This record gives sequence, structure tokens and C-alpha cells, in this order.
Amino acid sequence: MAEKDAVREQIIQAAKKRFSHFGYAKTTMAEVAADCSMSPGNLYRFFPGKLDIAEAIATAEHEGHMGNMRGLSAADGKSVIERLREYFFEEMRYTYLMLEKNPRVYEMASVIAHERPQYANWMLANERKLLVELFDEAERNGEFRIDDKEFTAEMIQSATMKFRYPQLWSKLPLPKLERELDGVLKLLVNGLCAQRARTSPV
Amino acid sequence: MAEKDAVREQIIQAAKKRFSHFGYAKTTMAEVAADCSMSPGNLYRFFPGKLDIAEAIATAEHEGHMGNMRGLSAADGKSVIERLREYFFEEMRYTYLMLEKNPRVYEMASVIAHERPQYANWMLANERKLLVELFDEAERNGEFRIDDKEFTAEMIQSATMKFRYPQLWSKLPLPKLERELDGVLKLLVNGLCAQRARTSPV
DNA sequence: AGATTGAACGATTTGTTGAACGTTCAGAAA
DNA sequence: TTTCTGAACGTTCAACAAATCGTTCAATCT
Repeated sequence: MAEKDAVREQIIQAAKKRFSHFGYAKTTMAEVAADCSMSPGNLYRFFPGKLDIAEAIATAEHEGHMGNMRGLSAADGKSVIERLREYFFEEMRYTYLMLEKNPRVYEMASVIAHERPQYANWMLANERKLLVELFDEAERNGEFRIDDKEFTAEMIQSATMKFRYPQLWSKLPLPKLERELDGVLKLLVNGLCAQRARTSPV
Repeated sequence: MAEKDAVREQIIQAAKKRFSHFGYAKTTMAEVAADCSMSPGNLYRFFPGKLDIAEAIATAEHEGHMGNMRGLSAADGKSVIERLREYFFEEMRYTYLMLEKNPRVYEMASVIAHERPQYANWMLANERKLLVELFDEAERNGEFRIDDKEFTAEMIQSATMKFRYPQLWSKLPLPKLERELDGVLKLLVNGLCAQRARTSPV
């Protein structure tokens, strides 16, 4: 089984190279197979299909990203509010720069989003776990208390959707997006009424 | 000039019928011209091009919609917060039902959004005027006070983007969308911190 | 004169055909 | 037997041709 996993990894690496150089559509299973010194048919012993290879690549990427995010959100000496802020900023920059650097990534994301609609939901659910943990911590240290943490996390995701897929929604450059995200987060944290009270600015 | 406007209106009505029955792409300028008993070339004395006819249709629709919205937001005996809530709910339902009723509308919206990127911004700017007026009123009656009203309106639009183009973002049915919009608006109005203070629930 | 036409123009779309692709599986190799 | 191959299958894609469309403008009509 360790053997099988090693071959899977080899396939993933070969496909990753091809996908990011030539694009998902322009890469053929025969090419990936040749890169791994095997026949096209043999790929199907390791993956159900081409799209599943792309999904495996995306999942590895996502898990690495989530690792970074967990590190960021575990930073001591900062309030939960501060860490939430940094979380969403980092999230936006990460996506923005990745798509800006390599348009092929956008192609892969589009294909997966189109053919596997549930996949994006799975990633969002993963991120919510992290948010809920942050809410728990805020409750413990008395910073703020939320009744339905899972639901609130979902609402924050809804409200920051525009920044999770930055170049899908607007052609704005990163600095403008950052200014907007800043404004939205302030609203989400303080609300409209709090602007009057002017308590706990972000 | 009144004469010219009457012909423009006739063209708009003829095009509207064709666009919503057969779609924008499948409607030809020759057909619209024939419906108006004129030659294709003559259309260009009234509109610069096909897309401008679609834009005129969209603008008329948008202005009618804005009229309804102004009526809604002028309702006395309700707090500004309540009116804001109703505003965004009505906005979402309006779009959702329009696109659900007729898929051709979606095609037209897509074409305009793609070929005239500034058009959507113009509509958003119109809506912001209304929001700013509501903020002014909230300030007058002491409900809440916002420093940069234009910016705050923009931020609220950012945070509710998902609900302005409902079926673009999610395949969720209207009731689920309403529940989500409700949650997001609560966050925007009260913020995270206010959940602890539990003041002025929506 | 100004208003209107419709043939003509380049661009886009449509239709078609052959090649290339993802996937399968009978059989070869180990 | 288990692992792997590569030809075969139906589908999708690419390239080219023909038709159609949006748009223009010289000619026609009022």
C-alpha cells in the first residue's frame, strides 16, 4: 500500500508539472503516463479519472494552505479579532497571488468547480472549522461570545465571498481589494451600530 | 425629437419581445427592424448598435426597480435598520425571481456585464445613493451615525454581493438564501462584538 | 435638403469532417 | 494470480468552409 501511494504521488507530481505548464485541457493522460513510464490504462488503477488527479493536486495544495493558516491563527499575543483579520487578508492574498502568477491554476480551479460542485463546499467547511476554533478561543478569553458559531462562520464566509475569488468578481488590483476587505471586516466585527458607540476598533 | 423618442421606444419594445422569447444572440437586427417596419440600417439612426438596445432595455428595467426600492425605503413608521433589511431582501427576491422566470434575462445580463463592465458599477452607484440617503435619515433620527457613508455603502454592497447575483454563486433555493442574507445582515448591523452586548437586535 | 433603404463588407457563427482524447478491457507479462 | 499494456470504443475537439450576422454607406425616395 505504501508502494501504491508512492506511485500515486509520482503521478500527481507528473500531472502537476504538465497542468501548470500547458494547462489541464492540453495535458493528455498518455503524456502523464509516459512521464511516469507507464501505459495510459495503468493510470486508472491509481485514479478513477483525469479530474481526480486534478482534485488530488488541489487537495494537497489546500491542505498545505490550511496548515499555514492554522499557524497564523495560533499566533499568541494577538487578540482573536486581530487574528481573524490576518486570516482573511492572508486568504485573499494567497488566492490573488496564486492566480496572478499562473493562469493555469485558474483553469484547474474552474474545471473542478464546474465538474465537482461539492468540492468548493468541502474547502469552505474546512475553513469554518478553523473559524469556529477561533470563536471558541474568543469565548474562553472573554473577547466576545457567539451563540451559533458554525452559522456565524458561514455568514462571515458569505460576506467575504468577493475576496475569496478576487479576480473572478472584480478587476481591482490587490491594494484596492485590501482596502475593501478592511472595510468589510470592520463592518462585520463592529457592525453599523458600533460605529456610533465607537468601541473596540479593529 | 418626441417623434424620435417614440421610434426608440418602439424599437425597444420590439427588441424586448424578441430578446426575451428567443434570446439576445438568436435575435437579429433584421428581425427587430422588420417588426418595426423599417430596414436594418435605419435602426442605427436610433441606436449605435445592438448592445445599446439591450442596455436601454436594462436601464428601463433598472429604473423601474429603483422606483420600487425608493418607495420601500421611504416607508414611514419603520426604523432605518428595518428598511435596510427590507431593501436587501427585496433586492435579492427581485433578481432571483426575474432570473428564475426567464433564463433569457440571464443571457442579456451576462452579455452586458461582459461587454460593458462599467454598466454594473453604474447600477451599484445608483443603489448607493439610496443607501446614503437612508444613512442620512438614521443620523437625523439618532438611530446610528456613520462617518464615511459612501464608503460604508460600498462595503455593505461588497458583503452582500452573493445575494445580488443569487443563482450565479450558489444553486441554493430562495428560502435558504433568505436565511443566509438574514444572517449576514445581522452581522453587518450588529457586528461580532454586539453579539456579546446583545443590544438592538434586528 | 433629410430620411430611409438594402446591397456589400468584414467579422462571427455554424456545420462538418477527421483527428485526438479519456476511458475500458481482453490479453500479455511478471 | 496479479500487474500492466495498448488497441479499440465512443466522445470531444480542431480546423476549415459556408452561411449568417452586425454594421456601413452610396443610392433612392420624400
